[in-house]
Amino acid sequence: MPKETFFNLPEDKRTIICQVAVDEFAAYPFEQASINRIVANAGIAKGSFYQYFEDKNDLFLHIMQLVGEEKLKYMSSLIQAPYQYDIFTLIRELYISGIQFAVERPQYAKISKRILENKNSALYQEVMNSNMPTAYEFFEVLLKNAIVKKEVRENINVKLLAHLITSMNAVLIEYYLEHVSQDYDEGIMETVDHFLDFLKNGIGVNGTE
Amino acid sequence: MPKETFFNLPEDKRTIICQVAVDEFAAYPFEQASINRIVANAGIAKGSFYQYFEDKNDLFLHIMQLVGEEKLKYMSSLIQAPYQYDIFTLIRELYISGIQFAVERPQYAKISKRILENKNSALYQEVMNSNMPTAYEFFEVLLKNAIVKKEVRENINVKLLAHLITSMNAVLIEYYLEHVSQDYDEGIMETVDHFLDFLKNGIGVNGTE
DNA sequence: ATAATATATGACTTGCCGGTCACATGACCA
DNA sequence: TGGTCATGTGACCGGCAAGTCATATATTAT
Repeated sequence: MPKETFFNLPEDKRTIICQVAVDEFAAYPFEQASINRIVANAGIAKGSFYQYFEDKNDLFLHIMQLVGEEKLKYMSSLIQAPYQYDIFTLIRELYISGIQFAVERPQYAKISKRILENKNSALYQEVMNSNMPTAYEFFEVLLKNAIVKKEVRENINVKLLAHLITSMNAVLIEYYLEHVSQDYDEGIMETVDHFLDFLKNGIGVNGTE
Repeated sequence: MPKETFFNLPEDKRTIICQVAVDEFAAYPFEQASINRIVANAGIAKGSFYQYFEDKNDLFLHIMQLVGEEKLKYMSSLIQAPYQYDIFTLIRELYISGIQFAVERPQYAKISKRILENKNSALYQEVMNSNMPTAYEFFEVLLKNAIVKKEVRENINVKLLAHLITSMNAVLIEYYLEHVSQDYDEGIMETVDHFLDFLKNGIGVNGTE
């Protein structure tokens, strides 16, 4: 937790510091991110930084909380009422939200991505623990429910599929940014719909198997 | 390229240096990997290291070549004659090889994984360029061919699917190591087959859509 | 105006990094 | 034996990192 001093700061100064820190952590993984660069870019003295935060760790966890909160804003309506849609529509909306987040908050998205890649490291684990139950568990419940509702066939490996659906969100975002567009546009729908078609029906010829 | 001095070294010494370097690059990303630690663990003087290699970069690229060669050993028979099987069997065999590589050469696999996560960074790009055409392009050709052979339905997004199949290899490996087993055992077949069932048929109930 | 308290500062410490270099050691040949 | 050349060595260099601290400057209460 940042020190009281940090929260006593005028809002614009606090905002600048956070903005600069976000840029730093988006550009470099934790170990390479530099407090020296952050204070230089934020225009504050190094000593001041340590009046605001315990240490580099403290700053990082604070930034991670901002990222988490922002991401939640994109998802919250979907997560809070997940059964208003059938599972495929829900996944569609979740993926679209994910891409939207990646496009509109690219720095935050970069930081998020690094966390998912480092699920085992001590620091990154602390982030995950403080956070929600994992997306993976969310999809597992969702799938089981969808099987009961006969939206999804019952002879699937639920654990594996939950894992795949979680991971493919990230894959889809990467694909979208790399091959479709840097901006949020109509292509997003097409890409997500292609993916959902695959998720529903696979790629085998009809009647096979 | 390592200097001539390195290749003049007795084989066991060369092997130790490489082994230690592999451990280092498996434990830390390039920027955090430490030449100091490597020379200490290998029991050589720092000056000696720079008799063998131009710099850290040089060592890393050499290690990457070893990793690439080793990985190729696991795949080569499949890649050289890709059309001896239908596409699903081929993907099955490729994925099994991938898991086998990850289980039997865990350090190499960790290094490989980091490369795929850093496709954009300058150094990691140099590795990719020196290497084969990407797995992604391989699967794209494969899919187009499978459509002609009517193994795969024709109304799919080939580019997207090629991307997904490539990425899901890594996802499957991660899932296998995390949830199924640390060793190579029978569970591997079951996991891969569950995945292929999904790839062929999707998860939707039959007749839906 | 004075005292007390909160905040700002940047030179400084310690530690590790990649890389260098003058010199030591050994191998081979005359 | 002495000379030449390849190899081994670790103290050393400049640079940057995280974090500290004595001191300076505001701000507030009295």
